[in-house]
Amino acid sequence: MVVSARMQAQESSGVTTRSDGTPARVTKRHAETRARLLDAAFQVFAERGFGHVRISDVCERAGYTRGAFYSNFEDLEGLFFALYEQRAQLVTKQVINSLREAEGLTGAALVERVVDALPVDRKWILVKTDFLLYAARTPAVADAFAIHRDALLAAIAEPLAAAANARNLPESMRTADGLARAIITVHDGAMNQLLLGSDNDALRAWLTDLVTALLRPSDTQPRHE
Amino acid sequence: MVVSARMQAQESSGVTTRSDGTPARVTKRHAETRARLLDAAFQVFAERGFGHVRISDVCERAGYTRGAFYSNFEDLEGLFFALYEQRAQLVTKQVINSLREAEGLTGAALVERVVDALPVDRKWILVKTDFLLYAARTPAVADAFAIHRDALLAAIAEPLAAAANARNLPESMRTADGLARAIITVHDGAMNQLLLGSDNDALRAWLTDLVTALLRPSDTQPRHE
DNA sequence: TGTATCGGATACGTCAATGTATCTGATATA
DNA sequence: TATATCAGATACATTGACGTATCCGATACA
Repeated sequence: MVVSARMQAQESSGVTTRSDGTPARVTKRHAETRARLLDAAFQVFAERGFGHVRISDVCERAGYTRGAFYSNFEDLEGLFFALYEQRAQLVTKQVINSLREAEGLTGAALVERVVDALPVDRKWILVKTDFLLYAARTPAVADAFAIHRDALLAAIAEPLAAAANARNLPESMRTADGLARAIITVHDGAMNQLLLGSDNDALRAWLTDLVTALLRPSDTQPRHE
Repeated sequence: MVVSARMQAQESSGVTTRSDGTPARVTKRHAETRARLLDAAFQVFAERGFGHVRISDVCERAGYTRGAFYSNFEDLEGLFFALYEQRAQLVTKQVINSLREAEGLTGAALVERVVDALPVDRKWILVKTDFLLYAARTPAVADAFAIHRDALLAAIAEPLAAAANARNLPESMRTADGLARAIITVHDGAMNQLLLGSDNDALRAWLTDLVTALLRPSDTQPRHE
């Protein structure tokens, strides 16, 4: 896969054009099987992991032959990239949605709201971690990863605006962005434990405790310089 | 690889015995090439990732042919497992060593000591994360992972004994183990950022801030029930 | 120093996954 | 409804990684 090309095109079979330049005709069935392939890929990648998945695995799961795959994607990397893009955007939208009307909250209610907004989904973490490793080894992919991370960060930062600067936190955490970054960091770390057997509820409780500890009031007065 | 068998044997070519049961003779050269293969594997796995590594990749890097590999390991999984075991034990020893005489410390000095003790090594994180995913999909391997994690946790918990319970932290963090777990969680999360380009120094600073925020004094008196 | 045994190299057969080339059935437009 | 075009199925050749079987040089012990 040529990443830079994909970064622009976003989809290997996006808008096909015929010889004279007019947009192609058939598109409905194509989009349908593409979606089915992506759904199947999500399952299979979560189960086996990138690098242990064969193209035929995805196709069989989706109920197609490899012909369908090659008609929709260039190679496995292309499918994996598209899959991540799709799910990451989905997650971001959900988080934004969950926090849409959380701006006034404070204290425990704020913590709960933020923690509830974050996804705790083992399959997604499996795929995301796999993609993280892929990105760590492929600078161009790392950029795509960073974009989604920043979008998530911005969504989380918004309701934290009031909470920032009101505690004796280290300098790097005295802004909404800093706090959001801290929460994401803590969330990422907690997800490691989800991969090793902790159940969702226990993990959420732990995550709540961690964020609570970060946001708890302190013994010094808020400084105003 | 049969994991359960490996869990006991630890090494595929550990102590070979000849027909009459007496221990085999030649062992020096064998151990040497085994070590070289493991070192090469560390590099190659960090570069390409498990699932994208061929047996021949490791052998070429180590300066051997595949014959040497099959004389030392059963398959790639076996090598990967042995590699993780080796490096994880190394890391644990280093952490234990670093924290050997940290028991009396408090406040910023304690934070600094603990953070300095934790490894911030991109290659190791790459391999470890890969292994985490492997463990997440293979219960028996998850056990091995948990063992090392617990050893690390115990090492970190020791100097935190005094710090626990003296702050208005959530219940789950009012023990040395709870605090240690929180620090490990935060460390894990911060390492994600190391994979995406943050440099070591910046990451250490961030990690220090996070641990500082967790351990900072609070506005309520320590409870004693 | 001789020699039995082992470690690592070489050579081979096997197989699974890939990518392409071609075909057929489906579908959008005229 | 007719047909041009496209999506997906089928068939094929290629590749490359694997595991084994065998060989040769090295090394520990008598």
